[in-house]
Amino acid sequence: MKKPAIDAPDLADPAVAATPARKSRKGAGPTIRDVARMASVAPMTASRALNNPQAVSDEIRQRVLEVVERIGYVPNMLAGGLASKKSRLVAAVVPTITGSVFLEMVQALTETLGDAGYQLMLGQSGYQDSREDALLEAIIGRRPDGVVLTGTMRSEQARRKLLASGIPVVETWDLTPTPIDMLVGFSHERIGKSVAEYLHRRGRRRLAAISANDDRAVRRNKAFADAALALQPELAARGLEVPTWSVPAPTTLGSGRAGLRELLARDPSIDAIFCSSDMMALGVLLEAHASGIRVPEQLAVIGLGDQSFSADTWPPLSTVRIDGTAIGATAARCIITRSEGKTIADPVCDVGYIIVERSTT
Amino acid sequence: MKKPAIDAPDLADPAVAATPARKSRKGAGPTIRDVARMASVAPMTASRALNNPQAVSDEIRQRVLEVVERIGYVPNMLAGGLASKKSRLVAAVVPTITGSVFLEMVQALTETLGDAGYQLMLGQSGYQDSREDALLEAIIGRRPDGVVLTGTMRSEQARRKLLASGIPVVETWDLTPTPIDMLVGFSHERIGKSVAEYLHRRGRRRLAAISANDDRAVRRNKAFADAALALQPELAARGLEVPTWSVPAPTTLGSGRAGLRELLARDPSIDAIFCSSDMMALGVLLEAHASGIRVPEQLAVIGLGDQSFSADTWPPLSTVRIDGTAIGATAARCIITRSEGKTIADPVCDVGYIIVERSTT
DNA sequence: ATGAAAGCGCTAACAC
DNA sequence: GTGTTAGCGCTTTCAT
Repeated sequence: MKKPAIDAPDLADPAVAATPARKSRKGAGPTIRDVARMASVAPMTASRALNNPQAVSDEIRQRVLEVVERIGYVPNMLAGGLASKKSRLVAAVVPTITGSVFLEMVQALTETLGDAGYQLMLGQSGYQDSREDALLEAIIGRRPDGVVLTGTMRSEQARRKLLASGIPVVETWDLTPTPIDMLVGFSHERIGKSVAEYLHRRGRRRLAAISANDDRAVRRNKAFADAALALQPELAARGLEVPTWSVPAPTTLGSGRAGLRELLARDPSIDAIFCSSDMMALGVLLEAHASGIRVPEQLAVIGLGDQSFSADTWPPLSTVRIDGTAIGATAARCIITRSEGKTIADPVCDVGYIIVERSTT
Repeated sequence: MKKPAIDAPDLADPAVAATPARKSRKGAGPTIRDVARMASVAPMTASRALNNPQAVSDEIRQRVLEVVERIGYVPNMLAGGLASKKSRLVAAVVPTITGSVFLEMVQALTETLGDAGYQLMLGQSGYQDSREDALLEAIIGRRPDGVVLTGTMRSEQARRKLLASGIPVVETWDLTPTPIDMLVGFSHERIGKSVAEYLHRRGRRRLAAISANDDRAVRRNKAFADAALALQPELAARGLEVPTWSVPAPTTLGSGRAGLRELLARDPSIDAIFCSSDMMALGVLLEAHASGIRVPEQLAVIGLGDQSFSADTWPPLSTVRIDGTAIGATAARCIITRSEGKTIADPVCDVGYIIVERSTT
């Protein structure tokens, strides 16, 4: 079964290394066999020189690297991934990239992964479930070394497929009770409660909320409203509820402005508003300026996300800080660790949140 | 050389199709051979049923699809890409994802590509050149069907490597005189000139600019300043220049606020400011409110980008609209067309820009 | 319309 | 340390 010697006759002899390629291939670039031939080593040795340098002698390593540099060889990761079953690719799914709440996380992901030699594949699920299945199929097809989900997969079938694929999964931006695999997030319920308590402590007595209508925002808001009513039983006794204005995701500055108008029309006594994004909170601020409402004297405003602009609004915006960078970096590290075959000590990581008190409350 | 019959003896006989796999492979999922065996066809036929449905009989197609569905087979695109030399992966490089100016484009890219069965790989070059080479190496290694660049590759070596790789390249967000391959953008010089002329036409006589310090913004600004001085030779005669405040990218709301303070301190007679991003323009607006400067009466403000919030600021922000969605969608289509082997009629596409007049000018 | 053979470019596993 | 062998899972090509 041994190949006839004519096929690779002189690999061991540097002097005769210039064996012509079997056939000048398509248009593509050089392969590792070209490198090997020109460095007078076996392809496997060239591969080692690149991927596991300390496993070859200094002299050979140098020879190989010199050739690589000279002919501009770039390893084909498709082939490498197929052979080694490591694609060095990580997929991330965000509801949408506009709206910017997840940008910090995506940025941290690209960077942390990039530094470790992995690349990020980005997918947008949209806020409706329809695209999720197709997207997941495309992702699994690439055999990524990991998948980072924002929230969780809503489709039960998608969750099963993902689990069955055996790909490490990190769900983020939430603390789901039944994670698919790993989890890096925080509790939306606790945020809602904390914000209500905080505003109450600051003397506010008529709380309201402007919120996106996605699942996480809804849960946050419910906790917010529940806590507010618990703190002021008299409101509940009078049959009052916590006024809430709900907008379809993604949230915008415009929806913040509209929300304030709407809420005030419904109940002029509102003295504090919790917005489900800083951009909406900024909208509330602008609408307040535009209609002569003083912040924070007449109205307290608190956002969510601590975006890069939030400290610089006028007045500086109080907000709930979520460390997107930490989420992204942690998620990336979880996947890198896992794909190196190690196990994660604790598959659940609560990154928490901080209420950042500035001048709007 | 023909393989002994024992290796795949009964493919043609449906009744004996349950030949055990040669060896229960790793942990991975089913392969096309599993599908083929279970549908009693050759692997190649199963492949055709999936990728070229009209090439197989209805009956076989149905049998194959049924098996695929039942066992949850997801084709391995690494293997497919290796064999077919089409990865169905497109890489995009943006300076940074935060700052959101490029988000619309990235969104349009993911969507347009996704609809055509391609995925987007996202890379951030940062605003300094250092990471560019490493990033490019990682990109080429994946043998993407196309690369979308924001601006161009600054490193000459990187440009050469990219060209040599033969991968279709679309440079965007600019109109460089010597494109690597294809180009979808607009002229920064023309924008600078147009804005100066527009502000002058609106009666403004002391123009200033706040701008990022990246190459494109600098060129835009130079054209802006040149045009302003050309329109008012008397300024030049008095030795005056167009006051400019330059900030490191990415631009923020805070840099807009600081910029206004700085410029006004330098020259209180400034009556119009051109900002290199809407976020900075919003900062200028806020700073103006905070210090009692009336917009547009005392100060005109115009931004760049027409972000989703821009129409809802107070007052609504005038801006230069750049159609990021069009850029992304066009770039995606260029690459898809190219990777289908067709040629692009015109490799250069100027998407232009529009000055959106709202209330701040 | 369907199938068999032969790789795509790389690396795991095992020799030496 | 270094080389050889045998695939990874798919598709191209050519035969039927």
